[in-house]
Amino acid sequence: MPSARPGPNLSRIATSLGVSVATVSNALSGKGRVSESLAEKIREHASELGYVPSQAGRALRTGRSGVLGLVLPDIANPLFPKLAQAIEFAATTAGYGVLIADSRGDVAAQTEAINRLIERGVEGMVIVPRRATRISAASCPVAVIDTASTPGNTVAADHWQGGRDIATHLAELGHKRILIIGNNPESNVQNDRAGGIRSGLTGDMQSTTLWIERLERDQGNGCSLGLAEKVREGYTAFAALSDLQALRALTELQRDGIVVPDMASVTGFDDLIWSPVITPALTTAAMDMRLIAEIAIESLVRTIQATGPREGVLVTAETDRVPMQLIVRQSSGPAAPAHLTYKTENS
Amino acid sequence: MPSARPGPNLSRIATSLGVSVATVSNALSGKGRVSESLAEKIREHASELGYVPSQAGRALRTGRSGVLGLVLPDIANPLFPKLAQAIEFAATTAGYGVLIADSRGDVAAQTEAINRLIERGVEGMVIVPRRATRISAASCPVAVIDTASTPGNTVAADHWQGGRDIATHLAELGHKRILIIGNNPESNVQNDRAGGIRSGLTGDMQSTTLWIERLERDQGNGCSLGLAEKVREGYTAFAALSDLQALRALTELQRDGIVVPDMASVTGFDDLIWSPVITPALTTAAMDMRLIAEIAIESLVRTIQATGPREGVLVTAETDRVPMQLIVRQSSGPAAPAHLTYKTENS
DNA sequence: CTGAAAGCGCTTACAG
DNA sequence: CTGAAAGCGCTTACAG
Repeated sequence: MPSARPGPNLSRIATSLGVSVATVSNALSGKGRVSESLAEKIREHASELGYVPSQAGRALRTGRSGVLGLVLPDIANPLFPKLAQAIEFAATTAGYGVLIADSRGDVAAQTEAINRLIERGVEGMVIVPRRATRISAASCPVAVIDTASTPGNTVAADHWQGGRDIATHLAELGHKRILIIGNNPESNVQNDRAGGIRSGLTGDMQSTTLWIERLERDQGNGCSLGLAEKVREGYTAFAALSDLQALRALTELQRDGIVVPDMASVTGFDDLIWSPVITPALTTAAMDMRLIAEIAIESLVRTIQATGPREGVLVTAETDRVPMQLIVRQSSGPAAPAHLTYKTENS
Repeated sequence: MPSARPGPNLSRIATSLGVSVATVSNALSGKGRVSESLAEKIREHASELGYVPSQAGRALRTGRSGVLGLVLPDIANPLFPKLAQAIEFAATTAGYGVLIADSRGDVAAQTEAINRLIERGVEGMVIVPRRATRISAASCPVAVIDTASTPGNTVAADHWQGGRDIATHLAELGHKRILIIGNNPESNVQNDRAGGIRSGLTGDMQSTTLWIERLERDQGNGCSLGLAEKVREGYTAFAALSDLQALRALTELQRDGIVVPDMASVTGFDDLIWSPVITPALTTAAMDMRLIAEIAIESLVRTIQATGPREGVLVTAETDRVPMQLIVRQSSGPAAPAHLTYKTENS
């Protein structure tokens, strides 16, 4: 005997009202050709009984689970909270639930995570791939959020343009020598951002790039980045490719007696939760997570409806590149021309 | 006509092998009284066909969805990544999927989030309640992660003991005047931590508590905490109730020329992702998220199995208080007695 | 406008 | 050891 579901079901409502289940179903879904008075009575009775429709029954009948999957490369990623929140909101708005899966570690774990989601019957999924990983289509529609330069990408922030905005901002502050600080030279996102920065430098500016991962391989984890020395060499701006690196740079500079922003500027990317809170607050280029999530989910849902839930397709979106927004919180720099004024956040 | 599910089902496997669906089901689930040779043949054929069992069918029949819910007070919370990762891992290990819900904002939103999960058929859920919110039992088993002093709590880190460890550590470094920095005086977690700190001070130490939320109400967002002045007043240790506040304190001190840890110590809680990365790295008391998640999920699953999925119960655990671990990264302080040595992380 | 009936895919007593 | 059958709760053509 199947375990009883405690709550009332359609049939209970039907018999208790002396009508058929079909009519109850129609009334509740609003699709039906049911007289308004009966429909009203049914709705009332249903809510009185605390009726909650069974997803299982519905899913079995319609073939749609009403659930999407979210696969993260590494859930501990500081960007994750905003992304997950945005995805959850967009999905809920579209009437879907969100099942999470952490593809921590290697590519194998990612594949496993994807399979788990498939087994749970997701109709489609959003994947933020591991660095430089290619998604081999799963057996359901897949939306990929990465960089525009990732093949098969569905939607992404315009990291390149974000980098360009950073460079323009630094140029206006009068900086000449920029140190770009990245973590991983293999990351598509970081490369796009760095490329954008370089492309936005004016003729009299120059940049060098420091990859922390390489440095740490040589000198050990948590080693000094040697930024104070860079200041002595003439660098006045430190453009990190993520706020996490920017924070590391900022605290190291301050520890070594470099006053920010008076002696050097520090910029980041992503507008992580603490970026506005530290002193001085970080100038940063932020993704519009809400919009990105909306586009990803909307395209995903459209594809699901067009192709059916169980076909493996890489989803494409009309807009695949969402502009990044520069948030200026350090509005002066070592060489800021006095006549320039900037829009800052807290004023 | 119900929309066809593309993949093979039990019946397809059965007919193609000339056996009954019951036998296939039994063979695949391993429960059956099926001869090993037949079972092996069936398993082989199933995997050949790429058979993926239908959760919907199973759920409808058994009354269990195989899914748990995770309700977060504010998904953008910096603690969330570690928690979600730990929960996802524990749930996956227990054979469950995890549906997320963000109860951003008010209590009403929290209730709504809970209802959404119920509608999706979760068998139980883990809730991290909003500050000082009481969970009125939903119509399924609920495990609550908060403070031990929260009524109806299932499992929590021992925030009080964490605070005590921080105090002991500061005492050993020779600090006499401690400024405790919190965000919200209404938070159970923060109050437990602060209480622990105070309880761990020795007779010749004294502490004052600064609540940022109150300060900002008076002076505006992003206002200075005035910590440099506190240093001049004789405070040498700043014990923040979360790494986020610790970071704010650290950067403000550094900006104002206070060298950390030579002139003042800064400690935090939670070991957030950037805590080891900044300069100087933060001394902090960390929760064992893995263990907390494990206990929460295990107790939840046990309760589900005991009471059935659709009963509203507040889950209790055998161990409801998990010790916090002190991670010492600033091993010296302004007044550190030379003869003391500390275990530090990077050495 | 309303109802009887079929069937989505699965599991589980029960009979053989 | 294997199979026939019932039924979980729902939706949807179809008939009335």
